[in-house]
Amino acid sequence: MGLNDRKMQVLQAIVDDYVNTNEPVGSKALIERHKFPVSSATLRNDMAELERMGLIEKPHTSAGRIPSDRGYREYVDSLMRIDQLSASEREEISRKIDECLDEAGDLLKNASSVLSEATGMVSLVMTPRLAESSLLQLKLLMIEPGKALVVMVLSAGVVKDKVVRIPNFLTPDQLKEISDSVERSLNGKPLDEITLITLATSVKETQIPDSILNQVLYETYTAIKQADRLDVFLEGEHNMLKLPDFSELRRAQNLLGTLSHDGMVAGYVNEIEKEKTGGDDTYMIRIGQEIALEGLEDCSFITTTYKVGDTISGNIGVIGPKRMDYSKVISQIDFVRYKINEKIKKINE
Amino acid sequence: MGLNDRKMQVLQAIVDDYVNTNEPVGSKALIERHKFPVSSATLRNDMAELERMGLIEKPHTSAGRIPSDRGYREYVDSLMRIDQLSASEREEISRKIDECLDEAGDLLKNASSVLSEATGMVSLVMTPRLAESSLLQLKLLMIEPGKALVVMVLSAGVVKDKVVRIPNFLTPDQLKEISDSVERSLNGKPLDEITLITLATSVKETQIPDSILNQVLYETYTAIKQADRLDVFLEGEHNMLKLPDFSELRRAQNLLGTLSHDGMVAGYVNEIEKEKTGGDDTYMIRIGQEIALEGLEDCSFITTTYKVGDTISGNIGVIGPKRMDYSKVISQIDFVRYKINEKIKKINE
DNA sequence: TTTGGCACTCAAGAACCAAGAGTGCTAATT
DNA sequence: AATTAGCACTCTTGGTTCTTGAGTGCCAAA
Repeated sequence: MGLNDRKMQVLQAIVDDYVNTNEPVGSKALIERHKFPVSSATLRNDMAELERMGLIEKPHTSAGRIPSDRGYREYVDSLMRIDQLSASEREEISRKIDECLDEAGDLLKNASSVLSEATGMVSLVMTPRLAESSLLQLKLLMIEPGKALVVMVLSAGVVKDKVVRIPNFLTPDQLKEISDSVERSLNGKPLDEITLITLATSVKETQIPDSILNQVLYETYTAIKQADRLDVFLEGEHNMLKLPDFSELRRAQNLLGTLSHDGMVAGYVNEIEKEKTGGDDTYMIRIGQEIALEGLEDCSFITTTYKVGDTISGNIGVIGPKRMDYSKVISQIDFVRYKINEKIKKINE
Repeated sequence: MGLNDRKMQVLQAIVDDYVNTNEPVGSKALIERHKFPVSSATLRNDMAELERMGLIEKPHTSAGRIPSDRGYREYVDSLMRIDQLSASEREEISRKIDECLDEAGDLLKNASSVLSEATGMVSLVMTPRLAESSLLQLKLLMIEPGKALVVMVLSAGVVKDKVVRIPNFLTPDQLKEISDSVERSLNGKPLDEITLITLATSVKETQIPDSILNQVLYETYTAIKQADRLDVFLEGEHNMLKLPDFSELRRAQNLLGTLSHDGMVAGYVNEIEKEKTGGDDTYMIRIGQEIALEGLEDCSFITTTYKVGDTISGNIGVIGPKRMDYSKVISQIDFVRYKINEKIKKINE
């Protein structure tokens, strides 16, 4: 059945209207708002057919129809047309993102705020998964006796560090010796291939006692492992309370309850990211029941990736009610993503 | 009027009952639940008097009484008795805090989660204000041509850093020269006394061209200024939706709307912290209208401080409905605060 | 100062009703 | 075979009315 099939036009009209008005749409309203060259009775027949196909449903007997999950799915897959943001919308977003400080952490958090504000829904930005990025530099820096700073430079210019404890009597020179030999042997290795054993073998030929060495290596190891920790910026939860879709307290409770576990959401994103088939700038769209997270049954979840350098990427997306303006939201995400990419590129030269 | 005044006992009973039941309490209920040796008519007279004093009020003519803001105030100031947490409650909190990683940022975030979970309300933990702490060490570390890491060690063992841009052709040796002379002259200075001018004068006698020097100094300066940035961990917003006090959507919206601006909340805490009269481990309690933040009119706000070293302190507290178990909440904050203090001490040796 | 008694108030819930939007189905029309 | 007009039927929504009961304030007596 083609796009020109009237039934599909009806579905599109129903989705559009329902997104706008948040009211089940009936045959009369459909005729009025869209210029279908047929009578309401005909549309009623079409709607009955669409219902039989599982694309729309009615909340109760004497109400209009609303799209089902599968209806939305059909809509985003075949019917929706994505158009550019208006100049003023782009301007607005640009301004807000540009006025933030030039640091990675801040940039992402700020971008998340901007996105949630622009969409009026919940935004999600995750720092890149660094497990596959490689270690370019590693330095151990004495801060005071017993305390050192591990500084790691990863591919794509990301810098991470952590304060660690070391034996009190270790001298800066000894520390430098360890640091240098570790760096030499780990140079270029992906983070997730570094193990405690890799580390141990890297410092074979020093004359520092094993027991001391081991403590330092262990601390270094934890620092490395911690470097690929994911940060999650989930912003705008309160926006959901303003939407009529969550005016029932129970729904709002469930939703915010799950969103408060940002680790859970991040884990879910990583999972669906693995199943992804398309390229990097395609969009993952999950609708209603398709989302395997309790409490998000009435939501849709749209994510995509932004790039840090050529190989590393993080995620950005939006969580909102199923009844959202998919096309608009996607172009908003897209523009914010574009701004992030641009800014990151500038930071890394 | 003393504590033994029956009217005060009545007030206490009303607060206790209202906190428990969330229902306006009437004279009959009062007689039943507390063994007042008088009749309900007498209590009615007392209650009328308490109302005239502005300590309680009725939602409408034919309902029982609820405490007014001033009533709660009287309660926390003179009537409330704080008792220890039970062993199992302490155990629970201890366990959850102990199982988190030993790093400052994580510790505080985790503590905030624990506190919000324990109280079932919103918890607030702020990183220490570092403006008054002093700079013990400052190092500029070459990462790659054009990029350096500024590492700062502050009093109380806090380490902060930031990646900055530097001129491409600057050599590690030149960088070290700048770094050393800056460190020498800033050593021991409180962060908030460091200005761009202080920095400029500190490197008078180098032979590096001024224009280059200025860029590096400026970047260093921004790094220093950014070091005293405040992080705010506001957790458990979703808990508020479960409380009957915020079952009206409007209230919940207002509340979460304001809480989403964590900067605003943090700013407010800093403000009231300045007005504080008592010692460090006293509690600031703000009730209802006393809180100068839109949307928190139905809340109470309890904060206190935790210590990092001898001079630096951060804030920890709870935001919940006015109708909260003040005594319990205070002991919960107190215990979490104690655990934080302890852990921080251990991290710093 | 305390108490019993009583009239009064008011929110909350139940029951009922009317209006209106929307449907499905049938029979006629193109 | 597709479309349409017409109509009976369903069900939500909102308004009105009534009842119930908890709670008060106040008066007069102890």
